[in-house]
Amino acid sequence: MKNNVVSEQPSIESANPQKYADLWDRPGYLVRRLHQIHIGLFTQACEGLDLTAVQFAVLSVLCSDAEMDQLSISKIVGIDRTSGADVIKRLVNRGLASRERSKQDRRALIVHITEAGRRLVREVQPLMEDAQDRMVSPLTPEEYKVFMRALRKMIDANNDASRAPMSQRI
Amino acid sequence: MKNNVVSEQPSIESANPQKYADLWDRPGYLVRRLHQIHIGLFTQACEGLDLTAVQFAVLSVLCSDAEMDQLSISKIVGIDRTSGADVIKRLVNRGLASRERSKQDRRALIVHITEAGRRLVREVQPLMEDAQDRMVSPLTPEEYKVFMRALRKMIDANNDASRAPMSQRI
DNA sequence: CAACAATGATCAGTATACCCCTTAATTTGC
DNA sequence: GCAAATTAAGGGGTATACTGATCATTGTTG
Repeated sequence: MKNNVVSEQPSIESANPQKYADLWDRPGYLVRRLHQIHIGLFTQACEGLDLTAVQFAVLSVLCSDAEMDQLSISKIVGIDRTSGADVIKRLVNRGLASRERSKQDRRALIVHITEAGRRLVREVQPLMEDAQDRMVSPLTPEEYKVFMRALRKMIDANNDASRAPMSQRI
Repeated sequence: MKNNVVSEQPSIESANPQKYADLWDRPGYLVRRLHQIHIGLFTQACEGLDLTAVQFAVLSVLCSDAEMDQLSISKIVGIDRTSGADVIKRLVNRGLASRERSKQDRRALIVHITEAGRRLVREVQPLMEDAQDRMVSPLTPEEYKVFMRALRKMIDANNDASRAPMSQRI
């Protein structure tokens, strides 16, 4: 299977009936694989710390110290509202974050990062960078540039295709 | 929102302390997000058919009619063996696939696609292609080429990073 | 050939990631 | 000002995706 892994592909425009015939020709499939690989690299890098990539993303966002409820955080991180609530609940249970009712809007739960959470973020930051670096290490600088631009273009154009559209930068 | 989403990025090599500071600068996050978007596009395209992208991938592989057990299928599709067994069980329950003990190796379960499964694959194939096309539609042909090559390079180089301490190849 | 290692499957458990529905609080429209 | 629509959470449910353990079968080796 690996012999033609990195091979020329038919053009997007081609009406080739064999388009996407092979799993390795399907961008969606490759994206899923690469996502799994990134999770694996991150988990490996954080061995023993019992922290997932999404949990770290939430903690990273919380570091900005903006007044945010669960829904805002979920939107920024780009996950579903209920997934976000689950993640935050685990962070709170581990003492990495805290929650309290907003006084302006008594429906909303405002989330804050704790000192323990901040310490963990500082510890994990370089490990996260290692995982990112390792994933993109096979790329040339030029390929990296195009790859990142392509990701942003696709996400931007299809942002509302899933329930959890990723919102503005933090 | 769109103003600086697609912007110039610092080089891979730079020792910039702000590297990966923003979620939109982290390739791992963008890959996770794009994966979710692809799932969303596929689900949308298959509205009412109650079939997930991974289930379709497994059925696609089964269409080759090779004699495969659950583990081989999981490896080809790139999922964990337990996830694979779960997916296959659902396919069998829906009458899209069938399982039987191998006579050569009585531990192994050989999986076959049924006629109903084949019909569903034929029906879903163009919908899957639509979802793929829609995802990559913002890319120029050149960007698409580089994007696919980059994905394959990264997956190829880190292929054993996803299921960390398992047997894999040794 | 018997100890041993490796393999395929399964089960139990955790974490995302989504769905639908409900409840409670707030905002909007008339 | 009040009914209607919207919004933030939460509960219940499903599907991936993985870890770790166990069990049965097969392969290997001393």
